[in-house]
Amino acid sequence: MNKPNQDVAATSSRYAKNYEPASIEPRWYGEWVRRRYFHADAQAPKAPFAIVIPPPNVTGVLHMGHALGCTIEDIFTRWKRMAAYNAMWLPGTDHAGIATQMVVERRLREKEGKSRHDIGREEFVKRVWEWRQQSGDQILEQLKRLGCSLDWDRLKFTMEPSYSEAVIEAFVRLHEEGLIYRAERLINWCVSCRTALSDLEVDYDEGKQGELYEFAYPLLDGSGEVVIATTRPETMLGDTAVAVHPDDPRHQAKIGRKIQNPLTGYFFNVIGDPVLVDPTFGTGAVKVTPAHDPNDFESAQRNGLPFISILDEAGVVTAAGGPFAGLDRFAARKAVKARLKELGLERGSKPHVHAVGHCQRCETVVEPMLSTQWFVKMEPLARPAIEAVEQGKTRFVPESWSKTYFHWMRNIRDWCISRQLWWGHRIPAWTCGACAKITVARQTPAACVHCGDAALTQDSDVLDTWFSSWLWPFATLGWPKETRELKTFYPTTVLDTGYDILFFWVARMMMAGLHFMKKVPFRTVYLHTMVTDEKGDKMSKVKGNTIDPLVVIDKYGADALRFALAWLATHASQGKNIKFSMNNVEDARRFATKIWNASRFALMNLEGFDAERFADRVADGPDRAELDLPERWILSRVQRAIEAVDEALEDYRISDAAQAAYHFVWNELCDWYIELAKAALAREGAADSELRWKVQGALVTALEAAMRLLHPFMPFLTEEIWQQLPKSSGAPQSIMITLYPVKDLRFIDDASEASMALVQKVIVALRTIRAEKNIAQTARLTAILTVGDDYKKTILEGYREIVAEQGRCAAVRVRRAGSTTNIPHLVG
RNA sequence: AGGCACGUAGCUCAGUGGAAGAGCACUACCUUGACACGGUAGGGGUCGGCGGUUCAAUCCCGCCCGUGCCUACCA
Repeated sequence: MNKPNQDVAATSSRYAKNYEPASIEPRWYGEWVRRRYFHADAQAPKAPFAIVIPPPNVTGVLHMGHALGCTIEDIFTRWKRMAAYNAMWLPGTDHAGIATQMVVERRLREKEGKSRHDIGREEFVKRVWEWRQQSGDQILEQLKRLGCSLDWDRLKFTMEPSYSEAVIEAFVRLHEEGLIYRAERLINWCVSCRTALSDLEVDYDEGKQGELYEFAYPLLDGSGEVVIATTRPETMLGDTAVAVHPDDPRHQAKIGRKIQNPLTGYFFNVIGDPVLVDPTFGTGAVKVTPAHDPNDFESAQRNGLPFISILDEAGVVTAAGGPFAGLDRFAARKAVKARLKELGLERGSKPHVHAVGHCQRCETVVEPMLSTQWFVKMEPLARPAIEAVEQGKTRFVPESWSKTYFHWMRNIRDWCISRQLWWGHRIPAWTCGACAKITVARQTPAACVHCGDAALTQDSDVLDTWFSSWLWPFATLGWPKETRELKTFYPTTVLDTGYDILFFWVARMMMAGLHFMKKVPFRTVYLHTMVTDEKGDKMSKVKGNTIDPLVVIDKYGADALRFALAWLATHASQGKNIKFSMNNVEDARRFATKIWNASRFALMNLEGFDAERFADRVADGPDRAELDLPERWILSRVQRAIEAVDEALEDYRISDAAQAAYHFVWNELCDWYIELAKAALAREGAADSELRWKVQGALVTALEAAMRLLHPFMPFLTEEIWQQLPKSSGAPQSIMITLYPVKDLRFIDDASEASMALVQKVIVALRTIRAEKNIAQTARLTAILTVGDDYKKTILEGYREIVAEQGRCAAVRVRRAGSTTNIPHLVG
């Protein structure tokens, strides 16, 4: 017997009735880290298994979504590590451009009453780094509390120098390949964040009841008017045409007529545009505002219309708005309406449901604006990423998400990647003071590549955060260098993340991975659900319905939280969430307590047990060891449990795996085997008999296997118990580095399972009779079993003692009858 | 508007072309030396509705009703 970890195991709590996680968890986590069990060596001659963490915001705090994802990722990682894979789970954090900048700006305003402009860019960026230093990475400490077996030696941050190098490299290469371009386009502009946003960063709140106003534009020749409809009257200041359908008999004749904008005095024409205009909608005439509407922008390109930008970056009307210049966009809306009414051009309004775009970060209404920005040309990148999924090189779990992926990828639009922020990767582009042309370079260039002038100014914009995130699976492994890490761990095995960032992150990683690495970034994408409160409402601080994982861990233990989440982690059907309730955690804690007490029972009954001797006896299987029915049965059931858990994990059915382990431990090991063991150990003469050590051996064997089986789900509890179980010499120092249970065919015993099933059925029948007839528990009656065949008779006679013990009967008699059913009787 | 899902026990959810499952809740009994964060036994579902395919449908197909989510430039 080796006695490792005596100093570590909590001997004081050994006989405590309830499991006390608070004293046990930090101790084991420290030990695991100290012994470097989480570290995967890229040179190890084992099959690789790699997961990269979805990097949380560096200044973020752990929420239930992280807890779910990281529990899932840790389950996979610990499972595969025990299954002898070179399992590597890479940790890291994201600089989270807008989100972090906003947090620091708010602090600056609150603490010093200053804006970022007051202190300037350099100082502001310094402040962000200071903030990251101070409050950053606390989420990583929180992940440790959860028990995450992350390879801390590989910690990455998306703004660290080596990662920035990868970001610059990716930008420059795509630019060289013509896949990044700079152009004046209609983009989404947040007037509060004062930056451009990608299409994905705009949220549309569906079904807002608004108003559709109708106004008349008089035709200049006095021949009448054309009535248009709009939800944004202020944009009339920027109209450069009115479009009608060329086949619309109501408006056909007006095409080519001139209009003078009654608000600004500008002149424009009525044009025919069959693409823009749906003659069945509204009045059949559409005002065209090329600088503030995506459709109108395209119409203007088709028809050669001018663009008038009427809003500045703050959302205030520009000089182009004539008399309305200087008004905020919403004030301008009112003023324009009032002016049109004054002019007698109002033609009514009707209620209208339409979706308004809001900034994902600050919820401000987003304005479509004309702006010069950097874009990634997506279609050429999307094509291989579509094919890879079609060909099964990467698969989605659940599979139905691939449809969503295809739909988005096949309709993909170019990605606006420049942001007018200060916190992020500076765009590696310099404008020449002499020729005004742009030089893109990996390092600050000495001179303009076009004219050789040295007066270069770097682009002041930074890149969208996701432009660094999409490189995560390979930039974290050393790209663009050809590292051993990349060779070993790329493509990664599984990516686990919430379905809410399928487009933001997963799809883009597919594109970047295939483009830069020529291989998919991961073989499987496991998409988990969103965690909501028990009513199904999204958890939010504003609503006050959040559940803090750390509070849960403090009160119930990390294992209880993890097991609760694993239990709930069924496949993510679209639009379905995990309704998380504290009841789930309480249930999981009850399970932990149950395991703890089952272990106590075992440990209290191991006197005289010799693990070495038992191991020798069963080394050749149960027959040689001459085990009895209950022992054969439980050791066979262990194999079934192992099989069920393993199959479920292979299929990413985490909930099924957790439930299979739960069912085995509670309903078979505890409810039946421990009860059978109690009776066996209590039998006369059991003290020194063979029976005693066989029971002890089966109990320890089943329990030990259950601990290994459950370790990925409940790492702390299982380690604590495992350490205390008797083991043969040469056993590893920690459950973490044992082998995950593998089904042992020699112990699968169909005959014993069938016999035991019959015995169980009879016992339950006897108990039912007792309960239904209100017979006292203490009454010791004679059970008379009438069975239909000799086979059953033989079995039941053979295990009469067990039936009597478990059925609380004084005696059991078995009779043969013509009938095919078992008819138990109790006779007083 | 289009797309994707879902509708199974009081609640939350698994599941399968061949005699309906889990956890919780509920009822009765039990403080027995592992555990009352426990034990034993039990009640409870025409598997949303209507048709169709099949020897057989909760499962496959069609329609309908209800719910949720995603995408979209509807002035």
